[in-house]
Amino acid sequence: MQDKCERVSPKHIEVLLQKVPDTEIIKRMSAVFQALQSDTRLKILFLLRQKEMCVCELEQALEVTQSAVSHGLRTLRQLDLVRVRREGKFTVYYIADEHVRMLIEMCLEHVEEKK
Amino acid sequence: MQDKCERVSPKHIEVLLQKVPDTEIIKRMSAVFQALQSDTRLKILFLLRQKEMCVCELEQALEVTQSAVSHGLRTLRQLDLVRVRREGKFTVYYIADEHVRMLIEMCLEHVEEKK
DNA sequence: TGAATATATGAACAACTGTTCATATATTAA
DNA sequence: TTAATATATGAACAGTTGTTCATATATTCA
Repeated sequence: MQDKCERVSPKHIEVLLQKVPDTEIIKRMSAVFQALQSDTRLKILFLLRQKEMCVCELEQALEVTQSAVSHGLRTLRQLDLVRVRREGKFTVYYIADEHVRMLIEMCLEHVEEKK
Repeated sequence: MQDKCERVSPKHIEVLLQKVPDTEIIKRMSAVFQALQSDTRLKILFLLRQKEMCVCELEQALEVTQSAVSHGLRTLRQLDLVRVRREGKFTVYYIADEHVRMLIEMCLEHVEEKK
């Protein structure tokens, strides 16, 4: 490749780049998508979408160890995709907000659209 | 952990599980989120969101090799997150549909909300 | 108190990912 | 044709991730 192809207008590219969020934001977005990229964590969200649940309920529903569920929940929690409430000896998790519901919904619609 | 904690109602869990999309769909969703999880690919989408662009324009805008851009675009293309059009010797890429725009928008709003 | 239950976390290892390098293919123009 | 430009792709390597295992912490109840 050359330095610049015929189509490139450095000035125009400059303008477009200004509208790309800065690195900090991009990093956080990719962390969020990263969290949504695991089968186990996605299934957790599909369950929590219906009803808040404690760790052992999730453990029963999914077929992974308690440790795996707990690690998964931590990842989701750290990105504020799920939130926590203590309830006696149980720790109840629930979907954080509407953005999270929409993210899942949009992605589901996207993949269901094809075939 | 025990086999079942006090909160667990196997019958209820069964019902909740029926509303979790099947493995095939979950796999495709996690592939989509996986594709959205890279800085480079996210930046590509933020650029394409403003205007369709050819590979060398993207290469100029981002600071990575042509190969990296091309690999990234392939990933996005395979999941139908971007689409392609030939234009003479150029290959023009553009955002596939509104789902993709919404996915990015929801995630951006989510991360901008915090601090 | 102590035992049982519920959850969290660090370590470790296999599996996966993104980038670059080298090279191949495709298109245009001379 | 040939040269130049534009894009795609396979290989390979460093870095990252998800799981399990072992163990620690927290809460309840006897």
